[in-house]
Amino acid sequence: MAEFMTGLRRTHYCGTLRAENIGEEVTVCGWVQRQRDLGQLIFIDLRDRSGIVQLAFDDNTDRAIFDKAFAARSEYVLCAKGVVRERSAKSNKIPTGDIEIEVADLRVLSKAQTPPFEIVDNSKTAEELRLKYRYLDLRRAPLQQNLITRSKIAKVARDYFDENGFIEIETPMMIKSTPEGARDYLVPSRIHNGKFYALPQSPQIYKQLLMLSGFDRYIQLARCFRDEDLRADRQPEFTQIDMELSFVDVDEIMQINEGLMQRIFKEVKGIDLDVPFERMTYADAMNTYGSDKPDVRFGMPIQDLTDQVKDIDFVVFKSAIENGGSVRAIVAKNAASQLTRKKIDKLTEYVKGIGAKGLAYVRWADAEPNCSFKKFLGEGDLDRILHTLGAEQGDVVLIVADKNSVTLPVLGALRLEVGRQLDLIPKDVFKFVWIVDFPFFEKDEESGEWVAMHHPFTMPKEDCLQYLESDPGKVVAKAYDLTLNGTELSSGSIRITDYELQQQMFRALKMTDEEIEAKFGFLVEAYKYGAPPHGGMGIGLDRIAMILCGADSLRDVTAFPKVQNASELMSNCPSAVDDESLEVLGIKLREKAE
RNA sequence: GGCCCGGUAGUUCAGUUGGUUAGAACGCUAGCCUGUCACGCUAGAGGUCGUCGGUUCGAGCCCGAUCCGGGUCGCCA
Repeated sequence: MAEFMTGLRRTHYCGTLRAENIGEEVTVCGWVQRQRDLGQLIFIDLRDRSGIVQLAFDDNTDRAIFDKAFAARSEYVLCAKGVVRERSAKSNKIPTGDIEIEVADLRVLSKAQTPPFEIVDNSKTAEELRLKYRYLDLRRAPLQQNLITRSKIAKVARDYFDENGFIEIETPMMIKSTPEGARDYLVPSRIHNGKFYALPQSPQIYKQLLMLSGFDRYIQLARCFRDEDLRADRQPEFTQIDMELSFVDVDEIMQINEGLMQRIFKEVKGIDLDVPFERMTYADAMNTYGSDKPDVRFGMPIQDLTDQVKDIDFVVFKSAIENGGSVRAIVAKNAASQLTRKKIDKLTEYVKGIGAKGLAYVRWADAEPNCSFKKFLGEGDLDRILHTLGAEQGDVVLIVADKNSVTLPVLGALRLEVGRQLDLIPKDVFKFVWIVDFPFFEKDEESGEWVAMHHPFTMPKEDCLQYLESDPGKVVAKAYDLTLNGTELSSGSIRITDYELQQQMFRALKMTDEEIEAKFGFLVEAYKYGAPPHGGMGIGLDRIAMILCGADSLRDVTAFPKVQNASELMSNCPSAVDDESLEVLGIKLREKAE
């Protein structure tokens, strides 16, 4: 039978006790980290979320108390009352190492089975098992610190926006399904058999409507849902620091967000960020880093070699150029000793895995560069190429030739891979970059149709409105992404507030009037009644937390994350429901194929 | 859906060319121990080698399928 707290009240968290507390009578509660039984002397390390304190039991201890300490095992939950005293042998391994508690009263609040893995900070246990027992994994200090950091970020954001006149408003979790991009999670309706709500991919439409209502500065820490495949930095449900502002243009929104980032980094990590953040056009980001979320913590820019190699009789280069593509390269400085032939072969496999046909290289280790396409080169060709690239002896040049939609992203990914292998990416450096001037439309590779790169309410830049229907490729969006160290943190835009322009936009996207009415009728109508110019963005709270915690995965900053197949290993959701539940909802499942 | 990686005591791992009874460390259980703090010492328990099938005299090891987990591409307006 477990004992209770009756008559006791916690006075301190375990990890907060110091030499100053010597002589005080304290009451602490927590879990047994470790029990050390020396015969007539027992020590227990008691752990709560603040840290660990040592409880001491010896021949002065009441016999019944001593026996409880003797029987205590890992993860038992205890409450101990006693006097803080100096340790005769101090430990500098923990902050409470100068003191211990001479226990006068001990309650075993709960016994515990031996846990399936040890609750230690540097757990090496497979994540799969830890996720199955997530509540045990969350006892570990690193994860607790991550969630505490996340909580701080949210608190700072709320403070900041409150001080800047924002109003926090909750938008619905059950909304109309408008499957424009990502797949919606659907929620069946019992009252309306055969009809469904959707969980929001973002509060986009509602926050725009709030602007029409006059809440000119809105924020929400909004849960968002997307039924897409997971990545280390992508969970199906996630939290955005979502905002929308009226009577503003792009610069003011950026400024507000730079201020937010400064505040978060200062208060959570003590880091001073310089503002304004670097701004880079989408075109520059793609051409130089092969990505719309460039990691600019290190160099190794992509360089265009097309002009330099267009006359070389090498079919790989020739066919790429003839098909409208390009030949581009990155230069790994002083990497010849590390990037051996074998490593380069591995990199070749790597780029083939992400869509390239191959990888040409020049490895300039010795006086004479080793070039994989040497036999196709004429007199002086290689010198010219190397000179153009600024390559020197000791460098390795990696070249991809293909259409631009391959060369750029492949070299972008290769740049990151080589950067990792050569350890070029500094830790504890935070490089924010705004990506601006996004193209409004992109050509769908399969259909050849122009599709919106952002949601259809995004405002085009004023000076390219004329091309909307005649030359969509020329239209630039008033959209901006905030990236940090190669991660997309947030995405935002100025919205269309003009009824006619919105209609034009829908037409450019080949939407029929019926479609528009069915999906966005209420929204379109709303804009007839007086809309202030407005825009906003949504910042991935999880991703900021991940970066500030130095975590590699969102799972490390999410209390109960989903795994790659979008299931949760602890509760085993999603799960089948019984026939009666389906019946009530009017849902019939397709027969399972045997 | 494609590609790559992984799965052996509770945990982390080793396991030779396919060959006797599958090992180690930690953890766990019991005993001893008055200053430990990764306590120490002694003894002990603990295994469907992810699962199914195949090859073989013989499979943890080879082959096929499948399940689970991770990374990534597609996807993510």
